[in-house]
Amino acid sequence: MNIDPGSHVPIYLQIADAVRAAVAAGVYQPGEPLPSLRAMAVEVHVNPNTVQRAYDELQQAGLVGSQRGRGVFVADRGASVARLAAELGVRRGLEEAVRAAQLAGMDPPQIRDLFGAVLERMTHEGRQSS
Amino acid sequence: MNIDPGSHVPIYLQIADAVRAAVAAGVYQPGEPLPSLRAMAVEVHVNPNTVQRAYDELQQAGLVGSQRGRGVFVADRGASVARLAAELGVRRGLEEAVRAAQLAGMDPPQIRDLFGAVLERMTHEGRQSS
Amino acid sequence: MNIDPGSHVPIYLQIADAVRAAVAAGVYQPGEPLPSLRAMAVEVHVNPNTVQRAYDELQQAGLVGSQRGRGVFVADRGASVARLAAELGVRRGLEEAVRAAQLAGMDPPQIRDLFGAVLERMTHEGRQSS
Amino acid sequence: MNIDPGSHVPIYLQIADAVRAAVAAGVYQPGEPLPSLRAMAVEVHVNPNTVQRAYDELQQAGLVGSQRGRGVFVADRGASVARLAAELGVRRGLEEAVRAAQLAGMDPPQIRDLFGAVLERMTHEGRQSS
DNA sequence: GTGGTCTAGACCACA
DNA sequence: GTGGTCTAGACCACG
Repeated sequence: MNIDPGSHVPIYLQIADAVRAAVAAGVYQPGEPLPSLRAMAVEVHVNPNTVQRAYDELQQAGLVGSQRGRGVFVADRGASVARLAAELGVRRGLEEAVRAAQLAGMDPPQIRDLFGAVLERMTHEGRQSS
Repeated sequence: MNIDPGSHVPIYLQIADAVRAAVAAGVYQPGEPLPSLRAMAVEVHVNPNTVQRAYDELQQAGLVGSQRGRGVFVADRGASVARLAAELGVRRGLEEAVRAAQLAGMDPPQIRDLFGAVLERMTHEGRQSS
Repeated sequence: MNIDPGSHVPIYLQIADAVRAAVAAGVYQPGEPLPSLRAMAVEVHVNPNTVQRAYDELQQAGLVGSQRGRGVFVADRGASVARLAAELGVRRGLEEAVRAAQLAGMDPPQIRDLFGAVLERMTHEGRQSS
Repeated sequence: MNIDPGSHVPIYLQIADAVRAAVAAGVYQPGEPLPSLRAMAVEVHVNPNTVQRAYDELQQAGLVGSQRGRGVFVADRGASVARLAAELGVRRGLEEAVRAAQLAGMDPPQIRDLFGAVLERMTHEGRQSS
């Protein structure tokens, strides 16, 4: 759960993305509770309101449900929703990258090589920094 | 030179990115002038100040140089700078995508498949909308 | 924080220089916030946009980092960056002066005398107006 | 006569400064003509209007005088005027540098060291690039 | 409250 | 004509 306060992407979205990834990865199982607002706020050194907004985001996406006075829980379909959303996000990122490369005049072979190189480097020994 | 005023990415950055890509692709050659602030402003239906901020961005990157009273010109090393910046941007986008996929629990084979599918679809018979 | 609106050097650069000097001198410590855009704007009797441009300048130099909704903070390495930048600026000014003197045909001894005289007058019992 | 079109200092001032330095150094003697507008314009790759403005500057300073249809000539007192102006310019540059150093929190000894180092490097073997 | 973007319009210096 | 600066004021997203 690494948050970068200096990033251009809003903190609440960073939190939401991180939780979404965690649910997709099975860290939080359907039916399990997410950390409380306060706990999460302390963990990422952030205002509880910001965590609230992140949880709202997830709830709106149908990934979690909140129960008054008890907390927020991963929805039954939460895992699949998270996985779909994650794949969609990755796909969009890739499409953006390809489009940027094309606009800059890179040839398809160049683009393929670049993709291959990045994949090679990041998945070969699978040191996926959390 | 397509600008989306409703995008979450600032207009001035969209302009800067578009010009950078154009320089990388050889549309504007080193020594040649970019469209004047006012001309570009008219072209993209935007305030001249916004265009100037975009040009400022490019100037700080060493891609262009401005001469008061004359215009903004592509720097001698502008083309190579633009190509490097473009490749760096694409590379970063890819790395972000891979990292997101890994965080979401996707296996290397899954990631490779996804990358391959996107590449296939977007570069086959490459109709790269300009 | 003295700003001269009639100077040939842009206000936003005067502000940036003043803040840079303040950081170099330890007035603002790493981790501490700069005055808010609006507060600084009031202080120097200038439009907030002008202050923001000054802060942008400092941010690009890696001297400060801005966090939307929170403020602008001196970067961890901000103090050293500021000191380096300050020394570089002074050095460049000196080199320019020497070069100008040489082009005007002044002999090394003359130049040394002139340097010594200025130094003497300005650093003896240094009443360095802040 | 090196002109930098990308500098923040106006070309006409760069030309005026260069000519002033040349007069101070005795390259152009009192009574001698300066290069014609067109000749100078060709030499520095600049619009004749720009050279005109530079010459106007010098004339206003009493450094040269223009004679209708004959050209501009170094004034009798031109050499001394140029030397005074040059020294004044250098002195001001030095004072600015000292003030900047003081604002950045440098101690007098540090400033003296810096001055000494720059002087040492630039005047020791006196390779004063023209 | 904070910073960030954009506009409209003014004025300036320069070539 | 060009680029550069500044203002006033609006609107937005974020914390």
